[in-house]
Amino acid sequence: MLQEKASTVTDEHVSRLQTGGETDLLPDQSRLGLSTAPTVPSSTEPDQNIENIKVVLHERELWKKFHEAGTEMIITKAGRRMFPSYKVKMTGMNPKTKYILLIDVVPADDHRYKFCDNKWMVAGKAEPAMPGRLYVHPDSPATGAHWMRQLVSFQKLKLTNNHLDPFGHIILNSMHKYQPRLHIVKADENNAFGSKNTAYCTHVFHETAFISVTSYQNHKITQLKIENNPFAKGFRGSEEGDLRVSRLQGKEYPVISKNMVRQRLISTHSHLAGKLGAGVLAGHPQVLSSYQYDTGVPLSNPDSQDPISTHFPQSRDPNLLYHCFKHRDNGRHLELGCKRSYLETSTAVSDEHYFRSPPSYESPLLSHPYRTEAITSREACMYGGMETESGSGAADADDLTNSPSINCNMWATVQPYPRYGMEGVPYQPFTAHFTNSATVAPVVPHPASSVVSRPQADLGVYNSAAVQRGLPVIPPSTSSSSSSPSFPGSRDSSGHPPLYHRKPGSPLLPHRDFSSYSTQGTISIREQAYQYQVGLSSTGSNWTDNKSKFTS
DNA sequence: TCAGCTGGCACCTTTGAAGGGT
DNA sequence: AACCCTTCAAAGGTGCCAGCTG
Repeated sequence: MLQEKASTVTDEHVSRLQTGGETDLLPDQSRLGLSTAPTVPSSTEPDQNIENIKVVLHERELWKKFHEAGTEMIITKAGRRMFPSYKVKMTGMNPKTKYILLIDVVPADDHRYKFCDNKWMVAGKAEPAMPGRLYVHPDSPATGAHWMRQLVSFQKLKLTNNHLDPFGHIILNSMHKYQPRLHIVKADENNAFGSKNTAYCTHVFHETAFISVTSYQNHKITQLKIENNPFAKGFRGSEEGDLRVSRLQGKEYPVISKNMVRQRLISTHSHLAGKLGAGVLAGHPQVLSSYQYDTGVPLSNPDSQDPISTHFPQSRDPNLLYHCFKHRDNGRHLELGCKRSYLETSTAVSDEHYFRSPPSYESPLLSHPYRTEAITSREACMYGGMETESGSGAADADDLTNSPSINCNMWATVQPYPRYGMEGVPYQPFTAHFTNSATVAPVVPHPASSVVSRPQADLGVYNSAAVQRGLPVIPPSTSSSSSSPSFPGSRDSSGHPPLYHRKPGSPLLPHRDFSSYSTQGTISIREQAYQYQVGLSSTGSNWTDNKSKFTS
């Protein structure tokens, strides 16, 4: 069956599926106490497969322009929108099937960067990852017809560097490189996301990678933003812009900003050299071949010291990488990988809302429970994570059966560390993703994530019941040590900001453990503009504790 | 000393309410 | 009463800059 499905995708992807697959998966299955699941007959697929969904990045050419210059995204305490905004055109969906669209932003590597000599250079090791968050499109869940009707826009997604951000914006570290990812989750027949037969796939457009900054470093990026962003119209016109500055300062002559001077001087002396020496600029596909974030492959270029060219790793396919997974009852699921390229664009927009995903560095697929607490904002409500055993925190019956709510399992934020080091440490394939259909276990789009035997585990991290009602949920004592704050700024039970809490000695190993959490809960989306917080990082002991739950 | 961050600023677009006309 | 269109103000999104911080 896998092969049949794989036939619809590129050979390369098929190859990857096989490469990363079963042999690597088995150990985790064994460790987690998972038995090999029977193959799921393809005949059980009633409708279009989720892996057949095509996603086209809107304004791809614009994205490429930025990418080639080395995209930078401003992050502020209050949150800053991305520009270009993330918009996609969906096709190939089942018009009647409901889907959930989410975006997360994951570290592209474990480096910190600095802008030097008109190019980005590695400046050291990355700071601890921020608590992962997911931004769920507010229309979710919606039918395929709805998503395909018009352009799906995530323009209201905001980035922040505020570790305690209460608005649910995606938290990032400044001067770090990130990769946005789009996740498409299929709600099952009961609108229960992740409850049964849940499938999802992840799409990664390499040209959307960016480096987060608190102020623009590259003058080229500044100009691109000004030229293309309507809100920056006031700064348009290179010369006029300077004139405007002079007017603002009550001067009759143009005032050239320090930054401009610096940039122009640098450009004059270094730009050409930078391009030639770096093998052209960042957006060039030939630069990297290992950008496979979605599949767990390191995003970073082994030779990360290479300036700009290495800052935006390229996938072998310069267009798109994505993988698909099919979840089945009893932990059976199909796992499909695909890789396609798209070039189309379209127009239209909509709203969205946020999700909170697990800390990327420690619990990619953290199903780790969190206490919930609704926080209102203009367009989104963020819920703190909660921890409950599945089934606990019963939700309103009507909500569960009649509303478009979904039992959303938390999405794991890919953890780039520590597998992709500057040293080019071999990446451990996202094994679970590439197992064949006969033994698939739910897997999260996380490099190190492993299998989960339970249907919801793959995506799971939320307890839908509690979230649906927006009620705080007190995590069971057994895992309370990894309690999740009601909001980003809250602290765990030990009084430490979860964000930075890292399991000593095993920064990224938790990936596997993380998967074990995924079975603990689901999250439900009932209304638009809800933001969910998936838990903050858990303590190392929690990982152990939780893992043990599923290994027995 | 300096790179990075913050808050305030002016300018601009977007959004939605209010009002008037058909 | 129900639309449709225009106007207007408020809200919010920009990059820039001076000052602050570690």
